Amino acid sequence: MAQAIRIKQAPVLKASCHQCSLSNLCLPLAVEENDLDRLEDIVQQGRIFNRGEHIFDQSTPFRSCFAVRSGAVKTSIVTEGGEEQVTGFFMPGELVGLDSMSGETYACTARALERTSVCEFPVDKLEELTGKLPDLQHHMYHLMSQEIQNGHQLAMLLSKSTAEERIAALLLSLSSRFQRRRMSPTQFSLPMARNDIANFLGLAVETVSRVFTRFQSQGLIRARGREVELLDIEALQLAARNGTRQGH
Amino acid sequence: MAQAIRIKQAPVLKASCHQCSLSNLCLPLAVEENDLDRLEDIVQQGRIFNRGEHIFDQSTPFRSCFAVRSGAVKTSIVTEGGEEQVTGFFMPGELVGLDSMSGETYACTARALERTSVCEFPVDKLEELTGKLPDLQHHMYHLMSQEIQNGHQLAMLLSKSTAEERIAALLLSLSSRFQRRRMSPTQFSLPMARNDIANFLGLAVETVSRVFTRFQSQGLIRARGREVELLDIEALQLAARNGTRQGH
DNA sequence: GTACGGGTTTGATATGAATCAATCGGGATG
DNA sequence: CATCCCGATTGATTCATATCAAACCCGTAC
Repeated sequence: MAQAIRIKQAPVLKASCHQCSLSNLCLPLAVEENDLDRLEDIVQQGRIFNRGEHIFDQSTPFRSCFAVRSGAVKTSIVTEGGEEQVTGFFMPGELVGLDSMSGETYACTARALERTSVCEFPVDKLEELTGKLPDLQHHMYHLMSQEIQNGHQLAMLLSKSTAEERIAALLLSLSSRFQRRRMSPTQFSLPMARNDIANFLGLAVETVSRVFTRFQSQGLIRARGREVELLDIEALQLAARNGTRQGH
Repeated sequence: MAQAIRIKQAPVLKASCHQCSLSNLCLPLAVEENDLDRLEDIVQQGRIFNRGEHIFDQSTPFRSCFAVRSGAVKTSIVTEGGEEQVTGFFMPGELVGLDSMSGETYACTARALERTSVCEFPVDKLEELTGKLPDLQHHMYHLMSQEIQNGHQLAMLLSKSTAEERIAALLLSLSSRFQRRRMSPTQFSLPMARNDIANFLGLAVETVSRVFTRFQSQGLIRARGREVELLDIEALQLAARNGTRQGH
């Protein structure tokens, strides 16, 4: 089924980085108009995944990075012990799989959180191309470095902050990512379940729920299920910084 | 003073990736014997930093990555709030500064934890060179990807684990990194203070101290100050996995 | 319509680690 | 040798959040 769709759509969407509305966020951002064709030559566009479907699986052979076109993706790792840790959420324009470029197999599993379309970049071809296009290479370094910083940011959040701070920070992060796409930064629907948020932020689901209602009663947000409205961004930013625990 | 040493030693150590004992861990790892000269052309070797000295500072112009030759380095970020978060420890053969390749300025501050010697790789030249040497480019991707994974690993540790697990995991990580350098994996001296460990792992200093003594009384380690001996690696590995909190 | 089930919320309790406070140890300094 | 100082340790108390348990909501199926 998904197979059928993919086959039908692939040729249609083939060469369209030129028209893609995300070209100013995604890999094309770094590429000259002239060289864009070369990027289009290696990319497979328009693969669709339904909610819950795996885009790739941890420990299977690493072949490609994926750019999110629409929808949302979550990545997670399972330990030897069988516990799962959500390592990230990826929104349109963002590149998934950079953490796997150091091994023969994917370092994590990527799942579609909702109906999601992605563009696939086979790494061998991508590496070849970045060797020829210095700007693209630079952009890859940029993206990977950014990802490292995201990790540090997350570590910081996890090691220093209270539940309220963590959730405030997540909401603000999502907000700014929606804004980059010219969507409302104050009103959006969360692509992930409370469970995913809890796991990602190192909290219990119950705690996430409680903080949401607390924020709501304080007038910071309005939330019904996954639908969220940020009512007082200032206060949220304050909440995201107000480290009560720790901090010598 | 350090300045004087640097100037004197630079010419002496100039072209010696060939002889460097860390060449199988560091950037030269990816480079053909023939091309090693080109790497040596761009590297500035032999810069020495005393304990506590800054190798680079957060928010200053980003120019170079640094490979640790001897000693140890800690990187940390300071938030707007002024709190510090230790983001990593770097041992000989490891590359510092990869998280800064996405901006014009260093994303963190790097300090020498003890008397430390580093090799400096100016990024502009490094990028130029990786454009010409596909293997080196691949290795850079590899290293950065590794760094992303380290981040995920840390996030996992911070979000899921108890104090004992975190410390066991850190000890084991250090152990294996010493082993890579053909040093004893069971007996070494910690390059960092308890304070740094606590900050890095998101714990209070007192907790770190308590866990050390608890491990000692359980016969897992022997520790006096920074001198540590791992007595029961098996048990430590178990302790690093035994997530008691969380984990559905 | 009613029944089911997953995700979410709310409540009561237990606990690991932070915090506060004091002591200890050991290297540097006079 | 005595003093100082800073990092490390130990103890007592507090607190945020995990955990356990139950109710709730809403879409889907029957």
